[in-house]
Amino acid sequence: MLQPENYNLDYYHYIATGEYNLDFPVTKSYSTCSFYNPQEEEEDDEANNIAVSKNIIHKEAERRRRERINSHLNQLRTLLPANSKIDKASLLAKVVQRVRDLKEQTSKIMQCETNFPSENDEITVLSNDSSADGKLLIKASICCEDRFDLIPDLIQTLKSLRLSPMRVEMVSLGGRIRNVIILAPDKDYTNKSLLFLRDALMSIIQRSSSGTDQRGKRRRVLDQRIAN
Amino acid sequence: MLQPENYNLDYYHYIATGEYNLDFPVTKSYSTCSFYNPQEEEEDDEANNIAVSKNIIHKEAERRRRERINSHLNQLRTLLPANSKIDKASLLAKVVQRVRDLKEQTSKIMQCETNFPSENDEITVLSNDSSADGKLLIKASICCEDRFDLIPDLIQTLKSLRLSPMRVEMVSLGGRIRNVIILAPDKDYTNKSLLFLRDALMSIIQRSSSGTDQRGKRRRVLDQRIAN
DNA sequence: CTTAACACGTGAGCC
DNA sequence: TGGCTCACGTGTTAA
Repeated sequence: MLQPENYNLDYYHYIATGEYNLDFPVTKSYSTCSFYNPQEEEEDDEANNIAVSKNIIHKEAERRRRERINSHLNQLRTLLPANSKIDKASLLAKVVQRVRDLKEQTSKIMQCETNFPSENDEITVLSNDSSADGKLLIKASICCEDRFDLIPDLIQTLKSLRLSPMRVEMVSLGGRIRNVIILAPDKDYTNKSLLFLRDALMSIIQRSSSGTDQRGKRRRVLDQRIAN
Repeated sequence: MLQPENYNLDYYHYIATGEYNLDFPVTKSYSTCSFYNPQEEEEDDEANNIAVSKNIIHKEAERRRRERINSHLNQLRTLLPANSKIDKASLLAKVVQRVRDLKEQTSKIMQCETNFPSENDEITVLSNDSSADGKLLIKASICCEDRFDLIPDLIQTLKSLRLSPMRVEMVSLGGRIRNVIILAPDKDYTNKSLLFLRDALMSIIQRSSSGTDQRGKRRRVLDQRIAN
């Protein structure tokens, strides 16, 4: 069956499944009232019945609407870091932030695919932040002047931060180098680890750029390392 | 200032900024009632005043709460593809889906960073789907047996789908090849383009695997292409 | 006229 | 106790 573009799947699903189970029978609900007047009943009966049942339908519809909204809110709760007991407004604020972050992240990942080292020093540190599912990964990219002890320096830094490299990609060109490293953090990982890592990489870059500038030699050094 | 773990930023922000500007003065609101009894007023005055002002405070607090929730919902509306006039439930359903998609996407991107060709034929097609911001990109990865005319085949396929390669990464090993291609689609791009692309890549793989199996030769072919 | 969606004010419950 | 969140039923509005 074809559906219009803005077709409200959510709502029509509800109707389609026919979940119209009222919590109490409509007719009974009025007759169990103990203070009604028998004379009034006859004249008001049909009018009242219509009004009452309309109200009940309305009431139930509204209840279902609330249920739908809340069920989605609860789904969102499970998609966010822990805190399942958080109020609606704050939950939505977090969701907004999360959608923004994820969007930025994917485009960042896409962008930094250009693996050739650039002329400018660059650092990128980002994680997939897979809050719920356990497989947290960090992607670190550093682009700088190449030098003898850059790799040992990098290894030492990562070791001290308790980050295990899962995969390392090195591309060097004209005396400059770009390292892209996928890291698996230790269990004592916190959000600050990313900042520490970033700082550590910054200081590595500074150590590189403060050295002597002999491009020819560096290139030869690189070839030597590849040969090993 | 340190804060407890479940600290409700959203709510306390509200308090902190002191946004308690009621729309009308509390004291006036009672005195403008035209049907009060002067004798009752004295005895009921303070009790009524308290009750009324409590109700007003409650009412206003609830109004602010609704405003906060709705403002976040509106922010979410702007983060999703177009449709700014969509009901709350469907909006939230879309948000749930979007968060799930984005999470899956980032982890997928992370995973397929292993660029060495694998033993199994593989196809990955995914886009950053940057709905609001215009820069839509598609990342396609194909891993299969190498052959003479694979690249021309690929180029022809992409051209017919009106997809422009922004960056191509080729890694070959042992007669097998992996191509990772970042593509910029034409303006007449639809969600089905991804499926078309996927099918097209599948048929390319089938053409590869149906050929003769001479690994030695393929490796030489590969070396030849690199030399050019 | 129906039907859904929404905003509103209120009672209840929770620190 | 107050201050806040939440669920609820209702009146209103738009398709």
